Amino acid sequence: MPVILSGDRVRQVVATLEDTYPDAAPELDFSNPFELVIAVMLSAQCTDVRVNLVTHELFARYPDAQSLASANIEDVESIIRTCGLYRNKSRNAIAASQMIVDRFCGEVPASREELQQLPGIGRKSANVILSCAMSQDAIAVDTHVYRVSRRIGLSDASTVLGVEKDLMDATPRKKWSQLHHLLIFHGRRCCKAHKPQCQTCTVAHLCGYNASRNKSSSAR
DNA sequence: ATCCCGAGGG
DNA sequence: CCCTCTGGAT
Repeated sequence: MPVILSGDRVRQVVATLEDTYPDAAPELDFSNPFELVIAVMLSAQCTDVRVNLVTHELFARYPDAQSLASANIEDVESIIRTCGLYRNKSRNAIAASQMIVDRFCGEVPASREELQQLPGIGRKSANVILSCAMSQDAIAVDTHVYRVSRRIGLSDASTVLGVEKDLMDATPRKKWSQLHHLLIFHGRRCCKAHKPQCQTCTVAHLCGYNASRNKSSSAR
């Protein structure tokens, strides 16, 4: 039985998480749109620490879309090899750069629809780019945001789009980006997929998921 | 073993 | 909905 929080309780959850994670911020810290496009693309199934390492080397050699567009794919592969899925990522990074150059006149497009035309950029990555490098308000729903939102009752939707909409409806536009990072931090540090740390969770008292876990564990 | 702030394709 | 692509960290 899902628990949908009222506006007041949403604010309470956000305020509590804000207090819990005062340093919540994107770990992929690129304000240059092109760099963020590539960094986000590389981040699938890979830690951000590693993305920061390989992008440092990658951008030293290919600083912009023009140079990466004409890069040798084997060179790109050798640079990003250690972050997994490297064949797809290399092909996509080059193809996306080429598309930026000859379809978008060398500028990273600033709409979600256009960003999603870039190979390797889906809805989640497009929203990250918009909110972190384009000063646009968007909520990127990744696996953490999805899982945490459903557990603590910010949404009972069963699709990424549904959760995204519920979060946008429940939160003032100017707080979307912050909410996104708070939920990711909470999902990584506490509200984990398999062993959630409900004992130390600062919003457990607001959380129906925690209540149902307590009930089922004390019942056996 | 299991998980990483996914995307594309069937 | 499902599956596959990948190496590294824990």
